[in-house]
Parts: sequence; C-alpha cells; structure tokens
Amino acid sequence: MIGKNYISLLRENILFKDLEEEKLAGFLTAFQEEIWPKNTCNITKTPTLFKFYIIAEGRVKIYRVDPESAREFTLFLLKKNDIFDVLCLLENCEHKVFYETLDEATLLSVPIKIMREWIVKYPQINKSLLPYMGKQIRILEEYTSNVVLSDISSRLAKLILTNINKKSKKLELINDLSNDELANLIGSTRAVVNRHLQQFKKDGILKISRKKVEITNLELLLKQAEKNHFSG
Amino acid sequence: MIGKNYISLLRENILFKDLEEEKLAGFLTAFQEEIWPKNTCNITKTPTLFKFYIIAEGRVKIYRVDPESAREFTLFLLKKNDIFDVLCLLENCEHKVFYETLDEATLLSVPIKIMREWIVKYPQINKSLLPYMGKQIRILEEYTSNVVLSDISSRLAKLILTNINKKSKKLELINDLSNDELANLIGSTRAVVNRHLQQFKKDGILKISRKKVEITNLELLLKQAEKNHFSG
DNA sequence: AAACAAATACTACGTAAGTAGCATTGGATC
DNA sequence: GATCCAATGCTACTTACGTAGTATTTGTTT
Repeated sequence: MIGKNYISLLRENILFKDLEEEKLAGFLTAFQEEIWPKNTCNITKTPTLFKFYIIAEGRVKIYRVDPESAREFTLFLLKKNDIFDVLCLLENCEHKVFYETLDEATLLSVPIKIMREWIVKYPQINKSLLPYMGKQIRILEEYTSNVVLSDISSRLAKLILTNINKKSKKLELINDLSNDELANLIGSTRAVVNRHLQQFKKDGILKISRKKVEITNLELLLKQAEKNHFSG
Repeated sequence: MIGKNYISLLRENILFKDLEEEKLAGFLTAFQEEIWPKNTCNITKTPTLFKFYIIAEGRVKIYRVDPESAREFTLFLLKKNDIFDVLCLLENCEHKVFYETLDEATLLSVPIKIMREWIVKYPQINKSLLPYMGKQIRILEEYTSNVVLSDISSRLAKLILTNINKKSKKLELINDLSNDELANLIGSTRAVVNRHLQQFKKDGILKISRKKVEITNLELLLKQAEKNHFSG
C-alpha cells in the first residue's frame, strides 16, 4: 500500500484515467513504491517479467545493446506516467531490452499477474492500451524512418526539435543529457554527435555548455533538420 | 456481400478467430471483395481512412518515401490474413505511409466505421488487437535495432534467414523480389544489395538467378548474419 | 587550492555505403 | 527469332560515419 497522493498520478495515467475515483483508491493498495537510484539497471533488479511499473518521477530509458560492439541505443525515453513493460504484460515471453534510470526515479510497481487480472476485469484498461501501443508504433516507425533516410545532423536536429516545449520554447527532457546519451537516442556515437554539435554552434544554431543545450536560432535548426546529404 | 468461402479465412484471422461461426457469417455481409492489380498504390485508391482491409491473397507492402531523395523503405511486408491499417482504425488521423501491392491481391474491405463498431461490440476483437500490435512493436524494434547496429551484409543475411520456411527449408515470401525490393526491406539501395549478393555468391552461400535466391550453405549464411564490421 | 574524474573538444585516418554511369542478361511481346 | 525493357552485374568515385587517441575543460571532492 502506498500514499494516497498517488491518486492524482493514476488519474492522469493513460491506462487508469477512465476509471472511477473509488476504484483508483482500491488499485493503489496493490501498488508498491520503489525508489531506484540514478543509473539503476534492470539486470540487477527484479525483472519486468514479474512486475509492471508506472513512473511517478524521473526518467527511464529502454535500450538495446549489441553484445559484440557494446554499442547501445535507446528505443524509448520514458518519463512521468509512462509505463513498462507492455510487451511483457501481453505475452509471457521475454522482451529483449534493458532498462536504466537516468535520474533517481520513483516507480509504482504491481505484480504483473494482478495487472493482467485488471485488464480482464476492467475493459477500460484494455481499451486504453490500444492507443498507447499505437503511439509506440508511430514513434518506432518515425525512428526507423529517420535512421534509414536521414543523416546524423538531421536526426540530431530533429531530436532537439521534438523536445522543445511549445509553451516555454525551452528544451526539455533531454536538455541535461551527455553527448553519449544523445548519441544513443539517434543511433550514433558520442564523437560524431559532438562533431555535429560543434558545427551547430559554429552555425549559430545553439549554445552548449556542459550537459546543457540552448537553442539560439530556431529557424536555422529547422533548416538543419530538413537538410540531408542523401537528398540532392 | 461476398462468397462464403471466406469464412475459413476469417476463422484463421487474428482478429476474428475467437468469434462464433454464425457471427463470422454475419460479418461477411459487411465485407466487399476488392481485386487490386499488381503495383496498385493507395494514392490512386480509396484511402485507408475510410476502409479497413484484410488480405485474402497476395502481398502488400507498407512503406515510406523520402520526398527529396525519393528513397523508399518498407516497414511491413503484409501477406494473407494480415490487416491494415490498424493505426488509422484506432485514431482518426492519417498514417503517414503508403501501401502498394507486390502481386495481384485480393482484399476484403469493410468501412472503417463498421469495424470500429465491431470493436466496441465484440471485446474479443478488441482483445485480439493487443497481441497483434505487440508483434508489430517487436518487429519495429528489431528493425530499428538492426539498422543502427548491423551493417548491410548482416542485415541482408538476417532478412533471408527470417524468411526461410522451417519445414521446407526454402526461402519464402521474399524469394521472388527484385534487388530493389530487397534493398527497401533492409533500408539500403539496389546497387549495394547487389554488391553483397554477389559476394554471398562468391562465398558459396547462395545461388542467384533473376528474381530468385536459393540458399546453398545455411551455416555460412548464419555466420554472415553475425559478422559485423561495427564489432571488433 | 590541489587533485581528481568525467565530460567535452579536436585531429587524423580507414572504410562501408551511397551514387553515377554503363554493360550485360533474361524474359516477355510482337 | 527479332525487339524491347527491366533487372542485374560491374566499375569508379565520393563521403559521412565510426574509431582511436589525446588534449582540454569543468565541476566536484578532499
């Protein structure tokens, strides 16, 4: 059982938002609060085969690693109210990915068995899963599309653009990541990302300081996102 | 209304398989049979915004095109009993992809509005959509993973390997595709794919004739799939 | 303030993959 | 069987990317 202050979290969660207030309180009794320190990896933690997680705070990356080259790339960058792992939830087989916290993260966990019972019992949850998965498919299609059709500088520009908060006009979610993590997000390597960041800086597109990116010329950034050596 | 011979098709369809026989017959009255000639593209056809399709025969590729470079790449290669477009079904917004038949194809179409009503009315359909989408997510994750972490020869080898029928040991689904279409499937170009196919031939891995690939040494092909210049 | 580690910056180099252009082949069509 | 077109095969060239190695910066710890 965990604190009632998490009800407002569930109320905004894509899976639970359509359920009545009393039900939500009931659900909370099954959840457990877990604090994962920064850089906690799922290899050393209870695997997602047995627990289903909701992120209450912090960021978690879902990533793959090529065992030979040790190169890593990030499939999803999860934030508050994101959930994992849906694939393990649906099928009892392993999902060949790793999880790692980028910050100290607060997670709500529930035994995956119970979560499965809920899906059967509450059609709303089942129904809500569809648009969630649809969104993931769209993200992955876009990701693949970019990796195949766009060069690194274009992908880097797009990555930055999609993480600009429309209201504040500031870079969010990825603004404090190292060059290494940025590279993982676009399927490249640290050195190459840095090379392009330096070029962006020279071009007056952005300012960089340690683990910090600030856009100074949005228009040029947009152009950079479209520019592509594959095209004429 | 279409022929009753399609009942057996629905009985094997991932979305309809759990429904009673009488219901299936009822469903069929809403379907329309459409014959799409080879290379029919959805741009010239009724868009997927209004109809939902089941493939009865033939292959359909879902692909994207980079408008500038005109480079194309295939996201999914659909075959008998595959369905499209699930994303349009879930959300009323456009799915930024194209469809094109690789053979003359027979499709069953139903107005997307009716399909949506069925989803609400029959929870089995709703429930069946989840594993279907889960599978798509897995495919896309693997796709992205390969494009980022593996070189072309490795991707080409993997593409061939995943399309070998386990029983007949023969190449299926993609065995009669042009180098161009093979390139689209791994995110590359005709000339490069051909270059690697020639090398595979030299290495005694396979025999090639026009629009035909035959594996002669499976073991070497497996090695080729693992070999990767990104790794040490 | 000194020491340290981590992140970033920069240079140099090798190479797979993309592109262009053309030759050759094979299967259809007339 | 002559013609035609699309698919394949091949050569030559360019380049963005990845890697390696090292220098420099920056922020934190002692």
